Amino acid sequence: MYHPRELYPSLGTGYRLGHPQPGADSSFPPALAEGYRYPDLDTSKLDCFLSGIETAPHTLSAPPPLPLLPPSLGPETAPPPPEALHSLPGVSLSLENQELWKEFSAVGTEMIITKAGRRMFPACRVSVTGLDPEARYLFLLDVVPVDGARYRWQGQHWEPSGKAEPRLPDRVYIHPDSPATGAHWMRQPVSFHRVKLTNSTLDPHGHLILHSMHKYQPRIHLVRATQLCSQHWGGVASFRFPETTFISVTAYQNPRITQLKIAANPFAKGFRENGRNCKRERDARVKRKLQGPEPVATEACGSADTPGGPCDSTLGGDIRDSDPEQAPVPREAASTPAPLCGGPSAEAYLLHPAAFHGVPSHLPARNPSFAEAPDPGRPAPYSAAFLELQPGPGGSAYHTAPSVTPFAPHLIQGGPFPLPYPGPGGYLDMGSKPMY
DNA sequence: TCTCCTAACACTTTTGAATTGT
DNA sequence: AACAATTCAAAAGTGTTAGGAG
Repeated sequence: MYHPRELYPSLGTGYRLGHPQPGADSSFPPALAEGYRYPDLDTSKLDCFLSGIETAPHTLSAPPPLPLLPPSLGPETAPPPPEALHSLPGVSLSLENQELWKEFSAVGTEMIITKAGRRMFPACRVSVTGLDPEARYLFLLDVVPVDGARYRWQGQHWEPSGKAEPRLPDRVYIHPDSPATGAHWMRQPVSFHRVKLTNSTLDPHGHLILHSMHKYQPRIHLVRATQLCSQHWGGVASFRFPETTFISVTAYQNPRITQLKIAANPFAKGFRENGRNCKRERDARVKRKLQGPEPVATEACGSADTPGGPCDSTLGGDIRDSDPEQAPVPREAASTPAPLCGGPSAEAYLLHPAAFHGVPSHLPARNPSFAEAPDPGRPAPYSAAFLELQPGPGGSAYHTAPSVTPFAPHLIQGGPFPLPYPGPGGYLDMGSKPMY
């Protein structure tokens, strides 16, 4: 069976988004449809990657703008129901590890971002229903700022501390199984645990770039793919879950979050109370170091097999044993936009999903002077095809920031596309144990 | 002085190749 | 010979911490 990962093991999975053009409109008039085309794009270059996705493509109807994010989604506010942009009627998404997310959200989720890129924990893991089993879809994830503020930790709580930094180029992470059939996606939950966040604006690996001390929210997009590089696609559905809002940090600020992470993340097992890397044991090690060589390894911290935090229960079975009572989160009623000839392409959506959703006007404008990092190590054959996305709909803050540096459309997850996949077995690999 | 960031560290889990058994 | 199960080492993912930059 066709799969880009098999055909191109070195391909990347995340797609950098192109800058929009200034002057975006908040509606989405049919006249703008042409704006989503890329006159200078040699689409045939991409056909090798996503060709033959759907034999009978049909023109996408114009999707309505994504409802605006609330200005604040802190733990103190009651989370509104997930909202979705929809031109895929009947399709719904539910957050599989919702309870875990809620635990973190109640405290105020923080996500570490590092120069090298750090995974999200908890990761976004969703199950999808209502897809056409035969059709092919792309699963995407991006992270957008929630508001226009920078935050600081005040010992007990987070509070706004000035204006947000200028927005960075949007990047989208494409699930490595994409494109896959609806049956494939519905077979088991879809995990985005390999997504990495970075604070390096020159990140060459294609990780999602965030500012530290800012509030963000992940979004998941489902694109019915026809041909990625044509102007035809089969529709799009975008979802967000209020409990997945987080503040990006370079070091944890809230000790309660640290404890939750240690308790829930298997990789942090060593820091649990009974782990060999727990504080007590670390202190003891330091003491012994100062006093002299260690005679014998100690079991002071107890067995490592002692049951740990919530994440233990997700190891090797969380996906399969997902709680059946976690019914799909209700979403907004699917809208049926009027047909639109020459509508936006799947490619355009990949390049700039925000343009299809609209972006809250209170969000900071993208930094117009931001220069995209070159990718010295990856002069991919596609790198020459630089594109600029035409303005999207939806009162986007983008339109206030003129595009200076266009992005290569294939700069997926940084650097010219293609880039390495995270490796076999990721995400929907039935053969590997899901971590989260 | 304070806030934020970085890199090194020790620990854990994951992954895949090699080996062994059926 | 083919397949499955097991073993093992390397790679990758964790939070902690000391030190540095602004």
